Amino acid sequence: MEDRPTTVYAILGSLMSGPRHGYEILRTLEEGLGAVWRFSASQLYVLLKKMEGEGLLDSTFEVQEARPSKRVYSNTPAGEASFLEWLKTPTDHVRDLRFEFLTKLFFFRNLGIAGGDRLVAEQIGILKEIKQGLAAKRDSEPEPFRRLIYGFRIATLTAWLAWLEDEAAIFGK
Amino acid sequence: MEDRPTTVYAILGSLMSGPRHGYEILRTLEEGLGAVWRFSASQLYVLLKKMEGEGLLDSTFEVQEARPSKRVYSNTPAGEASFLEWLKTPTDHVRDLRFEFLTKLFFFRNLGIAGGDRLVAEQIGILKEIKQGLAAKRDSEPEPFRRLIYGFRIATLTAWLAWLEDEAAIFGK
DNA sequence: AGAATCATGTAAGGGGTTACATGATTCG
DNA sequence: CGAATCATGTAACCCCTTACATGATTCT
Repeated sequence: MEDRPTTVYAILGSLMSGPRHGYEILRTLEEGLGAVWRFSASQLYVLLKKMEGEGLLDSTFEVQEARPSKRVYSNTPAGEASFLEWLKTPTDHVRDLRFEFLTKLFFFRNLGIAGGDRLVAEQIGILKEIKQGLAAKRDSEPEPFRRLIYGFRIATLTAWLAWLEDEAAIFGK
Repeated sequence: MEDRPTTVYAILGSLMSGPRHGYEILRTLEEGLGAVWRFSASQLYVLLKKMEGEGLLDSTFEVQEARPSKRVYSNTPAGEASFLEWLKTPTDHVRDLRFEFLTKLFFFRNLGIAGGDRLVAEQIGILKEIKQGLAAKRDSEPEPFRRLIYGFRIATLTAWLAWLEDEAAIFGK
């Protein structure tokens, strides 16, 4: 799977329910995911062009009288496949978990796609493995500062695991 | 206070104990902070030049026979002041906490500077405030996905607060 | 009349990564 | 002898943010 920025998948996800023009995509994403991140309008238009160049999107240009023209985008089959593959894959980079994982959960529910509970379960498995690895490293680490860092990471992972097993598991169903 | 990237302060911090050339700075930082982040050598040299241009660093060029020449850097008074101000200020952007706060703690201990415990206490105060704000927002949020996001953030902050009050408080003394 | 919303873009710059380039010394 | 270490840089991208630019419509 190609590793594109999460914004790209968010755009693909917003087009899974039908064609939209840039401003509409922005509205949709801000309404649904505004609490997770901010989208810049200018960056969005840049990305849309780039994604079309990469074959993820198609576009048609609609000229309107008395209103500015709109460029309407839709997913290509490649774009759709790319989105669905991304959607069902848990995140293995811990730093991206917040953005990526919450965005995936959002689309599972928003698009009515089955398998959200499986994603949650797999994500739990991955985090547990990482946590165990860190715990082992901390136990054999004599240097206090490095122990402190491991402690920080382990504390973070513990909290996220509890959140996943508790709140996210319910949401993912 | 100017808001420079954390790498800049890490470099200033590594020069607080005396002049060093680029490669030495890299070694020092990787040894002490390698568990927190990675430094790219090429980026370091770019940064050093930029920082000198901004008046944070001075440099002298040492020509050596039979070895490559070295450019030896040291903090200017402005650089030192900038570092010390950064060091004693808690982080108010939650996403940067891991990098920034752990780096600050490292330098408190590494340079034998007093006030680490105060920084920990102030950081605890800030996170508690943020957490209370989020808890209030979640309580008045009807939308399940937004509640889930707030839950995630609150869980993260709770874990970090416990870590601060427990492990970091001891380390900061 | 002015502010907010609809609608789309360009340009500049910041900060980071990866790849590439060079060349000496020291260690196994 | 070859690999690791010492030592410094350039160039090309990537993604993001901010600022700037334009212009119509609708709401207050």
